[in-house]
Formats: sequence, structure tokens, C-alpha cells
Amino acid sequence: MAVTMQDVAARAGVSIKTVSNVVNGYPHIRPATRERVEEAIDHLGYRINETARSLRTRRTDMITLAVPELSLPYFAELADSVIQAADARGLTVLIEQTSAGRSREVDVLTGKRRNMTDGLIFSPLELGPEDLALFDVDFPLVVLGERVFGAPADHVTMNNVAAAQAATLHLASSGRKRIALIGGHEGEHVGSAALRTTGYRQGLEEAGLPYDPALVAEAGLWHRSTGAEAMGRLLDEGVEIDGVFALNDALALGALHALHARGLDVPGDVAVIGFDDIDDARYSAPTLSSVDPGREQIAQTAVGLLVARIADADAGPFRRVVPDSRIIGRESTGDAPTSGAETVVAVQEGGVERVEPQGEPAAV
Amino acid sequence: MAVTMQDVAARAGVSIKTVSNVVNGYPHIRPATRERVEEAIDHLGYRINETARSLRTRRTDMITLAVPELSLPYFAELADSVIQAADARGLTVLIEQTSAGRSREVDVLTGKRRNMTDGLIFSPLELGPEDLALFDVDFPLVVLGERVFGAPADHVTMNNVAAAQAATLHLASSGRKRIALIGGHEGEHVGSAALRTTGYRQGLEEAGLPYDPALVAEAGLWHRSTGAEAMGRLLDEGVEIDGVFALNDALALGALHALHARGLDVPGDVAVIGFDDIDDARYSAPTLSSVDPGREQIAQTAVGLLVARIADADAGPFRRVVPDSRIIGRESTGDAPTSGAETVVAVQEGGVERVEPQGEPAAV
DNA sequence: CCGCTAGCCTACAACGTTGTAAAGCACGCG
DNA sequence: CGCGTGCTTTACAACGTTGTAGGCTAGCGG
Repeated sequence: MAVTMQDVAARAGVSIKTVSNVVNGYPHIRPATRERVEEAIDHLGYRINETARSLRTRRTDMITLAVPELSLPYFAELADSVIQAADARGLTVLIEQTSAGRSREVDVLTGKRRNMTDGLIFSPLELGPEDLALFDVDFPLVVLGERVFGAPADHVTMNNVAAAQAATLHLASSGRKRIALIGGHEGEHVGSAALRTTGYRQGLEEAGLPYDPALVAEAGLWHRSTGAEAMGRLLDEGVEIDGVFALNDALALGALHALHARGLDVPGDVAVIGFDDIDDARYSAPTLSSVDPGREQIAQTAVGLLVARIADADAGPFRRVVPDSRIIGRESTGDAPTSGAETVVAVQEGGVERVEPQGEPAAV
Repeated sequence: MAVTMQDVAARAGVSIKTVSNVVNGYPHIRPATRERVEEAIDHLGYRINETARSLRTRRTDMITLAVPELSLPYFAELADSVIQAADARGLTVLIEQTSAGRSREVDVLTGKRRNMTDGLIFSPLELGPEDLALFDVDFPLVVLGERVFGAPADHVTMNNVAAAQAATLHLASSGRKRIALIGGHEGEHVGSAALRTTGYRQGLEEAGLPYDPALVAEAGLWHRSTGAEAMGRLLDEGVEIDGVFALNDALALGALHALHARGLDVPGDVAVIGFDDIDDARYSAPTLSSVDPGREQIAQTAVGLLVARIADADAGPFRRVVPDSRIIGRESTGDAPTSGAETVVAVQEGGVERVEPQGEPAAV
């Protein structure tokens, strides 16, 4: 059916291996031979069978990216960045959506699909510390986010606590005293929600503001719709509010929507800041202040670490990388005089630490 | 290194082929044998080598989805739907972004990666009728959109003209007389821009409104930023405007942003309608009326057609499928009394037609 | 009691490529 | 003129799986 090296070899009058050598750029080939082979390739329309090559070389040059869902702008933008970073290294990205729940996340780590690709970049949403054993896998793995800590894998995370603290402080510094938090996950001790909530409380403390549980609105899923609902609930309860820290931008946009629906002015009545700095934030009305967690850097780093592990699984101790993050001020916190403007209000420095095989983190 | 069927066979005291039979659910196996094999698989932690299987069976159970970029919400949502539809059929999706331009699109059709997957769903942005020859490929292909017409492939498109006409008419029916169009591509005769522009003109005509070139703003890329710029340009020129039809939602959201920045009220001063009905439209301020082109149905149909071609490449004539589309009225056209509300203003019926091998379309 | 059938299992080859080891060849030097 | 050297090319096996064809066993009908 398809043209194989066999056919090319026959037409060029050389051995199969010589065709292989030409295709793979092996240097010691007589120009005349190379030319004959290339002519045969063109003439026959030969295309290498990547599957056979993969079987032989044990590499597929594909990696998997597992995220909750692409409909969430943050993950769509992350996927975009990961695909570009992978592309720059000649890798193709296969995407798995795990929003269907826990079992999908387990599948990602154990399922049969895993051995079609050279490695996995995984952003878990449900799996936590109790599932640590699942992360002890026999393929290159980079974990995103902070749900799972001691996993025997490289880690790329965010400056969650410091950035959330800075965001809260930013609201306080403009005189806001009743700062609500949207998107909390009650009872959770790991993961972005818990960490950002910690940052929020530290920010309040630093600003000398009391922590008031009545100002905290839960939201399991971080969608626009849940953000709108949570904001609505707070407003219905009649709690006094002059600032909102939403744990991601989708929630913040939902909150803006709810505030607008009730005729409240942003930032006049209420200042709002989100987290993730998705593209949307630059175009909402009003434009949304947010935390830029360094998405581009996260993607690049994750791909880089994965590539290193693919090249050499035992490439030293596992790393934990935290990109710099920045607070971006826009209209929703009164930082932008004109609508298109934005200012970098603060920067939280990231860093790299090595995690020794035994599991204790060691500063670098 | 890795455990193979060989190892499993040795432990279970059977032939390799019997292991294969167990793994593949071949029915005629003695329970005792099956059990021994399964015990060996569990004990050794055997996982099938998909690459070897693919080489032998000539199937990878992977398909490629090529879209401009995932950062555009429409394509992110489309990818989400495609991945889910593929998943339901046991297929994994590999994503390629082609926003880098024409050469990337050519690569998608001719590049070496193509033979790692069983088929391709391709949404071209640059390639047009002049590239028809490129689409005559030797692998299953489903084309999305309307840039390429007579391609020898199945086609899933949108009701572009009719829906754009209905959208324009909807603006007119609320008394708008100066309806701008945002996102035009001057000189283009194929593709969504041209078709939606045609619908716009037909809508104006049907409403008895004149076509005024001064109301048409170009925008090459359909991003929020370009929508804001285009809207800004129109407003700067001082053209009188009381309605806006943006060729997609990103443009519309950018336009809302620009209108808001200049203190214009939507829908009071200007009514706005977009196209694509992305999730964002439900949460912008004001909420955005839009055309729902049937994204879910597009994804399902595309995967379905592709699967059929993979199963049998000669499965009858090529099809051209157009899902139903609907005009969704929200605040930006004054259709929603309360902010969360929306109404289906109109429906444009789609359909299926068969394209005979010779190339002439024939109604069904 | 024989032969046939159905059920269960196996040996072998093949999918298309690349790594290994080695062979052929030309050239230059002693 | 012989031999080593380095370039060029090749044969062969192997990657791990599945399709094909056939063998063996037990059971059943005649």
C-alpha cells in the first residue's frame, strides 16, 4: 500500500539502510548516492513511517498535556504556550481533558494511553497528597500546580501565597477595608485555593484588617458562572463590601458581571482583582486587574524539564520551579487612567529549589 | 527494560499469542488460562506497547485537530468539544496550532507528522481555493469552515450567510438604521469573513437599509484587540452608528470595550451582536447577543465523519454538513430584561448534502 | 470404536524502521 | 607495490505486536 524504504531502495539501487541514512542525515554518503535516493523519495512520494521508527527508537516525539478543560481560558492559554514550547523542540502535544473527574486523573497516570507519548505534563485538580503513590510512575513527568507536594517528579508551580498576599494588599492600599474572597474551598489544605486563601489572610493581616468569614464565598468550580453566583450570594446577604479578590479571572469576570447586574460601580463602589491574567482581563468592562503568574514561563519551564527527563530520566534531583509573578493593575482597581492602560504594581520573585531523592526540599 | 508479552507468556506458561488474545478479549480461552495470564500481567505490571500494536494494525487511534490557536476562545471551546467527541469513541486528540501562518497550514497537510495519526480535522485560515490540490491527501480528512470548497474531503461548515443575515436583520428589527460591520476582509471572496459580509448585506437589503462602505471596518485577525481597534477607528471617524455586527465574538467583545471606553451605552446608544456564542458572551457586561453556529454539533459531526472515513476511506460520496444555527438575544441587543436571561430569536436550519466524486454538489 | 467438529492454543512471519558490525573500496604512503 | 586508513555501503537482527494457518484435545454422533 504505502511506499516504504524498501521501495525507495529498490528504485535508487541501494540498500534499505542507505535510504535510512539519507533520511536521517547521516553525513558519510556520496553526493551521487544521496541524490539518487532523494530522487526516488520525491518520485515515489515516500514518507517515513513514524510508528515503525518509534518502535525501533523507543521515542515518539510526542508528549501529553493533561489539563482540566480547554474551555477554561487559563488552560486554553496554557495549552497554547505549551504547544508552542514543545513545537520549538520538535515535539507534538497530545491533550487530555480531565474535567470528568477523579477517575480521569487516575487514568492519566495509569491508563494505557500513557505509553504512546514520551512524557506527561499534568495539572491535577482532584488528586491530592493522599494519592502520592500514583505519581511514582515510570515515565517522565512534570507536575503543575500545588496540589501534590512530595511527588517524585519535577514541579512547576506558582507564587500562590505571595502573589495572593500582594493582590490583597494592593486592594487594601487603595483604602479598601471590606475585601471579599471569591472561590474558596472550605476544608482544603492543599491546592491553589488553600494557598491563595492563605495569601489573602496574610495580606489582610499585613494591612491591619480583620479576617471576616462572612466575606468569604465558596466556589467549587472556578468558572464565570460560579463566580457570578458567589458574588451574588455575598451581595444578597447584605455584607458590606468594597473590594473583591477572586481566586481566578473567570471568577472575577463572573463577579464583575454580578456587580454590574446590581448597578454597582467598579472600581467606584467595589474594586476587583483576579488571578491568572488571561487575555480576557485586558478587554472586559472594566478591564480587570489580575495576577500574572508567569504562564509563559511555566509552559517553557515545564517543557524544558520534561525534555531533560526524557533525555535522561536520572538527571539529578527533582526540581521545583516557581516563576516570578506580577500584580497587573487595570481599571477594576482604579490603576488605569485610560482604558487600555495597565501598570505593574508589584513583582514576586520566584526561584528554583532541588528536592533531594529522600524528599526533603533543599534550598539552592 | 519494559515488560513485554514475552515476559508475561513465560510467567503464565503460554505462548505470546495467547497473551495477545487475552489482552484483546478473544473469546475462546479457557478460564484457567485467562486467569493465569491475567495474574502474570498484574504481577509483572505489564502494559501493552501501543507503538508496536500500531505498527502491526496500522491504526494509532489518534486523530489530529489543526486549528489557528487555542487562545481564541472559539477554537478552545471547539477543541474541548472535539476532544470529548473523540474520547467517546476511544480516540485521542493531538492538537496542532497553525496561527504561525500559511506554511504551517501546508505542513499540516503534507508534513511528516501526518502519519502518526489516523486522520485530520482541519480548520484552515489561510489556505484557499488556489490550494485545492493540497487537500487531495491520502489520509482521512474533514475540513471545517468555508475557505475551501471543492476539496475532495468531507466538510463541516456553518450557516454563515443565513445566520449573518438573520443577525443583521435582528439589529434592524429593533430600529437600528446605521449598522456597522466589524471584521471584514477586503477583497476576500471565500471564507467566513466574505460569507458573513454577504449575509450582512442581504440583511440590510431585506430590512430596506442602504449599504454604506463607511460602516465597514476591516480586521484581519479576529481578536479582541483588533475588534477594539476597529471599533475605535469607526468612532474616531465620526460615522453615525447605532448597531454593530461583529464577525465573531472576540471582535464584538473588543468593540464593547471600545464603546464603553468612549462612554457609549450598549444597547442604549449602540446595539451589538457577535458570532460564535462563546462562553464569554454570557458573562460580559453587557451580556453579548450572538450567533450560535452549532459548535457542539460541528465537533460531533466532524469526528463522526472522520471515524467513518477511517473505517472505510471509500465510504460513499463526500458530504457537506451544516448544523442548525441560532440567534441568541442578550443584553447587548436589548433582548434580556434581566442580566442572566437570553432568548432564541431565530433559527437557521442546516442540512446535509452529498458531493459527487466529480465535484458537483447534489442536494439530498 | 472411529471420525468429525469445535474449542483452545501455538509457531511463524510480518509490520517498517534503525543499531551493529563488518565488508568493499579508493587513496596515499612507505 | 603492498598495506593501512577512512569513507561509504551493506546484511542482519531486533523493536513488540498481531494475522494466518494449523495442531492438538475432548466430546459427540454414527
